[in-house]
Amino acid sequence: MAQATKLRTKCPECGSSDFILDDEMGELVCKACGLVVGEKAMSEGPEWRAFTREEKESRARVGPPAEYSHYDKGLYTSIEVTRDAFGRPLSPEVRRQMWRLKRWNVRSKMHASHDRNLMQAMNELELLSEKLHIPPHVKETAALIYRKALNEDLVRGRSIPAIVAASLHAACRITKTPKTLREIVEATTRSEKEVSRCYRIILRSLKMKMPIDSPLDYVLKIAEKAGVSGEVQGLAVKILREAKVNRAVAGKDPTGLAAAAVYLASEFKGEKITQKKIAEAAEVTEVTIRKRKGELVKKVNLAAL
DNA sequence: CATTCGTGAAGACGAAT
DNA sequence: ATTCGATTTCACGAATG
Repeated sequence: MAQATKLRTKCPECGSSDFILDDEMGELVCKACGLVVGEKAMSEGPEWRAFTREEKESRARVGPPAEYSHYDKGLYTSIEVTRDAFGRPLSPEVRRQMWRLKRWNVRSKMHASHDRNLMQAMNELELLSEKLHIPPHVKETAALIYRKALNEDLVRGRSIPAIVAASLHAACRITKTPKTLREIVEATTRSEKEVSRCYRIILRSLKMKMPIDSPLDYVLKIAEKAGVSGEVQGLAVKILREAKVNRAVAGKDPTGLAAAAVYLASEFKGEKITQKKIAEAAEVTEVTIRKRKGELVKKVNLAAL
C-alpha cells in the first residue's frame, strides 16, 4: 500500500508527479514521459493479465501489484549471478557488481529503444500538429494513443510517422475534430493506404470505440472554406438533421453528405456556389456531391425548412 | 465557355463465406 | 484467403445557360 502511494506521487522514470488516469484501460500514465506505470509494473509479474482484469472489475484502487517493490526478484531467478562461468561461487563484492551491471543492461536495453522511439514520434507529432493547426488537447490525445500503441508493440516493423499519423487521426475522430485522413496524410510522406492500415490496427488492438462522425461536424469547415453565408450554413445543418431522421445518411461518406447539404442550401438560398468549389472545400468529387444531392432532395422536404 | 448531370470502369473497404 | 456488395473516384460525353 505504501508502494501505491509512492507511485502515485512520483514517476519512477522521470520523477514527475503528473499522472493521467485512463480508467477505460485501467492504466496510470505519467503525463511527462508517457510511462504507463500501471501496466509497466504489472507486466513484470507472471499473471498481470488476470490482475488487470480483476482491477477493472472491482474498479477499486489502481496501483501496481505487490511484486513491483521487488522487481529485481525476476532477475535473480533468470540471471545467474551467484556463480561464475565454472560454477564457482562468487564473492559478495563481485556479485553485487554483476547484479548492478546486469540490471542496468537489461533496463537500458528495454528503455533505450522505447525512449528513442517515443522521442522521434513526439517530434513528428509536434511537426504534424503545427502544420495542421491541431488544437493542443487533440495533440495530447494523439500522444496518449501513440504511447499505448507503442506499449502494445504495434510500431515494430511499421513506420513511426505512419503510426503517428494514424494516432492523430484517431484522436481527431475521438474528439470530433473535423480533419480528414487525407488532410493528415498530405502533411506526411506516407501513403494514405499505409496510414489507414495503421489506423485500423490501432483501433483493433487497442479496442477503441470511435464515435461515428457526423456530417454536421464538417459543415462549418466546408462552409467556411467555400465562403458561404451563415444563413446557408444554418440551412445545411437543418437539411442534415432532417436527413438523419429520414435515414438517408447510412453508410455514406460524411464529408460528401455535408458538401451536398451545403451545395443544396446555397442553391436554395439563391447564392449558388459551384459544385467545383464545394468539392474542393470538402475534398470530395463533384460526382459524389451530385449523388448525395439527389438523395437529399428526394428524402427531405426543403420547403418545410 | 462554364457549369451541371449521368455513366461505366476501377479501386478500396467491410462483411460474409 | 477469396468473394461480394456498396461506395467513391476518375474520365468521359452530353445537355444547359
